[in-house]
Amino acid sequence: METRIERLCIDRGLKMTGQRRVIARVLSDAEDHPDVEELYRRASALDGRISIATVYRTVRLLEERGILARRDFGGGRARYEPTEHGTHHHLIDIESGRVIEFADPEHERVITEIAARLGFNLVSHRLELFGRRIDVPARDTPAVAGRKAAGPPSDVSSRQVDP
Amino acid sequence: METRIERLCIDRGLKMTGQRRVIARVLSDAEDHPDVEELYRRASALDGRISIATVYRTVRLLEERGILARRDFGGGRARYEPTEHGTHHHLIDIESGRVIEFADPEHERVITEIAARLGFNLVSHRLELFGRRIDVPARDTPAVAGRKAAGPPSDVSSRQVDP
DNA sequence: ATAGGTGCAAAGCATTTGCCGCGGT
DNA sequence: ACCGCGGCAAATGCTTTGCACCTAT
Repeated sequence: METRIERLCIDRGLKMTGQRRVIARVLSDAEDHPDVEELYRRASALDGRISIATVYRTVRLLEERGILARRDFGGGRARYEPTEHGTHHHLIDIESGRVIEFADPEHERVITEIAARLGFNLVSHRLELFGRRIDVPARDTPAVAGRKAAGPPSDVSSRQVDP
Repeated sequence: METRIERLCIDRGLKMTGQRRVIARVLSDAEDHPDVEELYRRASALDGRISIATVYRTVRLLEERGILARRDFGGGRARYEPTEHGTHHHLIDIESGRVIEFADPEHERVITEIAARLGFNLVSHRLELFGRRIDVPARDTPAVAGRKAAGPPSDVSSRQVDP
């Protein structure tokens, strides 16, 4: 079946080779922010005749075509994510390394204003928060996926990721 | 004369060698965010018998000691600045590569709230704005940031910098 | 057919490190 | 004197590339 990323590649007239199809699938399925090494691992599991050089060339190409966004969360390797889900930023749990995505309109407004005051049109920006989970008293239920931070309902939308 | 950075080094009990004194001076004088190569260039101009390995070792040491902060504005090389002037962020002029510093209390408030809503205590954060000067009609366009490191990311106080 | 993609290994870069003589304290 | 420091070059770790072959279009 044709993946979302593959569709985008075809739309942009990219030659669809076997390797690219596999990488497109891996990217379409990814719920996290894998680095090249990890993409290579996942792609290899599906096909085996893909070289890491191709993964590098492909993510680079897709980034240039606006299909992928490169991120740098520290640690020396670039990480990638599809550019579909609207503007959002990342909060990194400094204890587990987990990455949580969020978007916040007020923040967008504030930085746009800051740029304007300084005499600039905001072209892009980068925001990363590093935090520590507020201690939730341990309970008999292990912290599995899907815990929702308690707190007032807000306009902060978030998506959980990264194992 | 004893520079500000040298003072900090002495206070923390670091052995003050000739090379470190020179590097401390260069850092104390810097109004911008030089990378290691640039620090090496400036230091060499003052002394000549400093190796780039020493510059690397020194900035690393000073960063561990909290005297310097490492920044990544894209372009693949780390840049450094003394950690004295309070919390601030950077706006990078995507056409000239110039870096403008600013601080904004409202922004601080917003991100603190975001973290809280997600159930985290904010430990640190990173914010970089990439913008284009308003008004100034585009002429030649010397692009700056190369590969590596994903491009983006009142009482706005700002400080100018970087040639 | 042919422009472009792929693998492999080598090259590139920024940064780190081993070894060993040298210099602060 | 002692231990850390600095120089040099080799080593790293991630990423890019040259070359020769292969394949979508």
